Amino acid sequence: MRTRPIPEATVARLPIYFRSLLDLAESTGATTVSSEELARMAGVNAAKVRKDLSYLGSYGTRGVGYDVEYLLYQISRELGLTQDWPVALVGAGNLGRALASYKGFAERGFMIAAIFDIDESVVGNEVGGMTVRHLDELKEVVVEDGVSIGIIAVPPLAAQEVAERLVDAGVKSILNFAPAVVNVAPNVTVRKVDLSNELQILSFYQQRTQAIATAREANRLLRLQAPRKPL
Amino acid sequence: MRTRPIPEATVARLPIYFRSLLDLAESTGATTVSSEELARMAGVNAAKVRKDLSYLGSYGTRGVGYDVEYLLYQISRELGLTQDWPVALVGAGNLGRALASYKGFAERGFMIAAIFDIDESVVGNEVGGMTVRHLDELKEVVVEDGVSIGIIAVPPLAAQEVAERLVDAGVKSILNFAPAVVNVAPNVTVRKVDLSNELQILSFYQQRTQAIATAREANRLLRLQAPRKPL
DNA sequence: GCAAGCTTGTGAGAACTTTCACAAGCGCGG
DNA sequence: CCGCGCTTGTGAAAGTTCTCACAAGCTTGC
Repeated sequence: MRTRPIPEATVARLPIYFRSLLDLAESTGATTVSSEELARMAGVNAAKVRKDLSYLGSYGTRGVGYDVEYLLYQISRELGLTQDWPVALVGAGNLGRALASYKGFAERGFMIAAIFDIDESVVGNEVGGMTVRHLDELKEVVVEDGVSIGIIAVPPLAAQEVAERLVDAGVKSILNFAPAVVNVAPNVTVRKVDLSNELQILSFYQQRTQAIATAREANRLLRLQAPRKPL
Repeated sequence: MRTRPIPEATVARLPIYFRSLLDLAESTGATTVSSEELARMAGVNAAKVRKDLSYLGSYGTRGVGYDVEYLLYQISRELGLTQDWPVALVGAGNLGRALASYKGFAERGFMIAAIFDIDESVVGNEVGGMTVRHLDELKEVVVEDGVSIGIIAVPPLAAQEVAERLVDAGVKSILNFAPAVVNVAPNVTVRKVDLSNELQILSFYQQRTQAIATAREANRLLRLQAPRKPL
């Protein structure tokens, strides 16, 4: 049994290490990697890499580094990537269709079991090699295919209802792309990806530096106009 | 001048409060809102809302709450949403096309100035009412339209080069959808959205609860087989 | 088999974030 | 104009995350 639980911040970085290690194995064929190098690839610092990996166990060798294959295996086991996860995708609009065709999911073992919509004019269409099904068939599919992860890609007003239907069908984890907060029972995990929020955060920092530049410029002009009195 | 800088964690929540307030104003027409109510809408707790808003200034009224309109204005000002931000979108694949058609960006003042690709068979196509331009025209557009935000929606191997070209063109903030770490000068802000990482994080927590359930089940079976000795 | 050179694993401290709890202050009713 | 009820704003405590720095320990070369 594990002594300490793995901190959330660490969990969020494991997929990054995982991809970095895959890249490394593929491109250089290196069999070991130091925390220093892994840190560079993952865009973090070496101490963080070591601390993070130490939560998984003592998988490194002092003086040498980490065995790439072994570490890959351990991380994939930790992340549950040793099995395939069928996923129910709800919403066949722009975003839903893009997600349905997104290769990155299948590469990590996340198979879209089915794509659902409620709009009769969309149901029956082909999307990413699948036929869009009506949302009413959700429970059926979830039970039959053992789906435990759902993706919400519907307009914000429909998000809460879709979330409830997913939970009711038996889904335990939800990835929500709709720009709306969804409330579910505490035993269901929800993660949110909000595209426009991200841009707003960027514009916050962008505007701040612009504001500073503007203030500096204003100061400069003021100084030119009315130079400070000498003492 | 501001005494304390606004913490990152708070900045990340401001867009959520902003949307919650918009929803509130639109649906109920309420003119004031308490931290309690805003917290419920945003999916956080009231103390956090108050602390967060206190970084912007003292905009509430004790015994009453916050004026919805005024707070909306203050947050939008803080986030830089009082101006429009032209955005350069690089990559006209599945994801790029979906992003180009995404209404949520324009709603918050993020206008796609142009969409770029390097694939000659894609350049010239119509996407979301725009013609895909060649990446070589990037700098021209960035300078002419005063673009300061770029979105990367290209395959992982191309991400670093695109980032460099964006920075070279004069972009100061980047939203990276490619599943790859990009390194840029420290005066450029990068935020990452990694769709498959999010699913991996979900599967971590999912698998953990499954593992616990399995262990519990195993224990149950063991107990049945070999019951504990009575004292 | 020992010393030199690396690199891990981890305590300890710093920094950041969240939560608590309550004084301060506003508005309403009498 | 006073007292009561409500809600903010915020110090202080608790919890989490990051960083530092170094002992522990492995490998290689001689």
